[in-house]
Amino acid sequence: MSNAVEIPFSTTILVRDTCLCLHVQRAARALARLFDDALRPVGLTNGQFSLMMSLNRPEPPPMGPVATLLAMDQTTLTAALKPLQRRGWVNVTQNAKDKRRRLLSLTPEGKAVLAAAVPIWESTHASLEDALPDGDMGRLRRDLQALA
Amino acid sequence: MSNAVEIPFSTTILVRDTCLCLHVQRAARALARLFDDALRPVGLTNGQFSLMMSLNRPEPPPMGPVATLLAMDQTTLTAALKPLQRRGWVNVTQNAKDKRRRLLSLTPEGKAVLAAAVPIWESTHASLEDALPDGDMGRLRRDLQALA
DNA sequence: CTAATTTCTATTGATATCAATGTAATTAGT
DNA sequence: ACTAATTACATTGATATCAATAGAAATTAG
Repeated sequence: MSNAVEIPFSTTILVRDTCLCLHVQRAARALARLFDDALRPVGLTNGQFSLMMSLNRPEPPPMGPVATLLAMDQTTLTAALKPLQRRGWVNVTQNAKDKRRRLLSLTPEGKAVLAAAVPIWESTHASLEDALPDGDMGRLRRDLQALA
Repeated sequence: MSNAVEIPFSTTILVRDTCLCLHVQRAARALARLFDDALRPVGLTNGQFSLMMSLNRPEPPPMGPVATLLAMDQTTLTAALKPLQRRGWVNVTQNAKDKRRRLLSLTPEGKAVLAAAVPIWESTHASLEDALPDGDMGRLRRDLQALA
């Protein structure tokens, strides 16, 4: 027989107030909503914007490095590409030199959508800087980078 | 006819390096994996741990305030509760005084699972503090809170 | 005291996320 | 060259996330 287990309420308060994972997930959801709302007129989510922006390179990258850059699982990237391919914004082609690799590139339509999104990103991000104490933005980014 | 649109590569670099939303999503994914891995032995994800911990209260809370605390959509909370109910770790009952409301509470089994998870959380979180420069943890939390 | 409004939650459909697993292509070891 | 190990990616199944919508219960306006 197992005794009844009681976690002290003080432990709950401690976790609630100090858990960095919780705080980051909370902020991630809030920021996702903020950018999703702002980008909705051009038909992009925050994640799609970041992904497509990371594909705007002189040379089309393969999937692995893109997944690493975004700190996401490779299978997540595979799934995330599908709606973008379906809309004709991203092309996925095979690398002739190494047939395991896929090369990811933006279509002209994809570039147009992304270009329309840039000013939205700029204004949204600017409003975000106002929400943080002066100078915290840079340090915040460095701290976040230390976690990823 | 539409001209070809070219977003300067420098813009891509700027967004990649400065976008707070991207940085937070990256950190959120990395921390989620870290805690998911650590909590796997007790059968919890980071989100389930945070949710269940937020239910460890003297009085069972309704859904609205819990969703607000976690900064998540109410429909997300409804979905997140389902696997926990199915496993018999969380009870969802009706409030007799206001039949619209559901009261969320942990079962004894749920409390036992949560109790087993607490030491895992403690050690994982401690290792996390080592990854950050001294004193950054508190300020990081405050900055994140300003965003949510 | 009824009707309109507000509050609280559930359902549906789409995308996001990851673990586990499988497969094809390349590389390394012999 | 042949086999073993590695690399790069896809598929499946489960959970997470939110918008849009709908429903029921409670509150408020009149």
